[in-house]
Amino acid sequence: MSKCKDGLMHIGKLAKEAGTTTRTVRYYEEMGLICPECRSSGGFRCYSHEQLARLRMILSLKEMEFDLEHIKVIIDKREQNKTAGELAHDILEDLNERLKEVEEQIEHYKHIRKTLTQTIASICACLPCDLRVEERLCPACQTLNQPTCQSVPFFHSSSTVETLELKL
Amino acid sequence: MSKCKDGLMHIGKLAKEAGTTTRTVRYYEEMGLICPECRSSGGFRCYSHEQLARLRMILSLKEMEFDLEHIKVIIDKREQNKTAGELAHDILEDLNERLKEVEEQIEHYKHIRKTLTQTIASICACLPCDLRVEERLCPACQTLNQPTCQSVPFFHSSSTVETLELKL
DNA sequence: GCCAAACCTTAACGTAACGTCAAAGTTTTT
DNA sequence: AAAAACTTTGACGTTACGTTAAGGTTTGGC
Repeated sequence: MSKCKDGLMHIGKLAKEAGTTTRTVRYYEEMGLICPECRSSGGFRCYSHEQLARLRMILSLKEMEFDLEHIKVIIDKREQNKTAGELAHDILEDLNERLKEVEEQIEHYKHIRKTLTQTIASICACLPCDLRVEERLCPACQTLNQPTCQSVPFFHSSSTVETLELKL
Repeated sequence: MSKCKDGLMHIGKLAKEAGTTTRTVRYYEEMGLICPECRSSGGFRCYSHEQLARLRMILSLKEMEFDLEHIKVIIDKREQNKTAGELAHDILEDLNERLKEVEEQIEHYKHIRKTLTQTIASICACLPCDLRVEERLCPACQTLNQPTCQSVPFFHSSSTVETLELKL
């Protein structure tokens, strides 16, 4: 099949092996994250298996949603010749920091979920209402005993439930 | 203070009241989400309290991380004169859909957290290693009984633990 | 050895939701 | 009236690629 010399491969094969696209590989090159071992006489990029491993590493870190700038910093640490222990120590910092951020994301989305759930419940009370928006006074509000509600509500600001600032 | 006529306000006040920036308000105007009641003789945008309520609604939906295109669709539904019940029905669809997506986000980040946690645990095994990267054979690997490991590992691909594709 | 298919090259615009100047005009305050 | 504070439009920058476009290079078959 591929007759790229010395077991090297062109960009398409590299990308496919790593499960990504050629555009991505070229972009990473622009960003200084990876570069080909050499070029063919016609100008094609040729990559070794080491480049493939590096690309996989980058993609792994991307799955953890590190941004490319940060990924560059992390993989550059390998080049600084330290002991494995020192390197591990350094990288653990990055990973722990990221872990913390991920946990914040989880909390963030749980918060959104809560607000959404409560808003949904609140709006369900409007389902049986036949009034039009112009009519302004909604029986559901009266049912819910929300005298402050000036329009058909999705939202009861005086409610103890935190919901969205939504009005019909 | 502000002497914008008729209780109208300029863009700075509007933005501050809603807890956002003037740039954002102008951008939303470009996107067709909001527009001023009128302009001053000098060309300043003037907003009423209704515009403020609308802006707050937009920002509320943005906190739920709807994109602006979707927000436009949602608030445009208010303009179609339906009954409150019909409107509630329509909007409940959007909210339920979003809720589902948010739940997927939570699962997504929990997955990332798991991978990170396992990777961190795995790398901790490298902390006591004094070998340099060039030396290629790490005692931690032997300790961990991972003969396939060719370099100081962050990652044991033959491990039962799913960790990152990371090598020192 | 030749030709078409498949692959590669660089270049450049598009995306989402604003942030951040810049240069100049308007309103408000002193 | 002058200065301070605010507003205007315009335009570039951000992230990580996707998606053409126009044109070379390799490869595989005959």
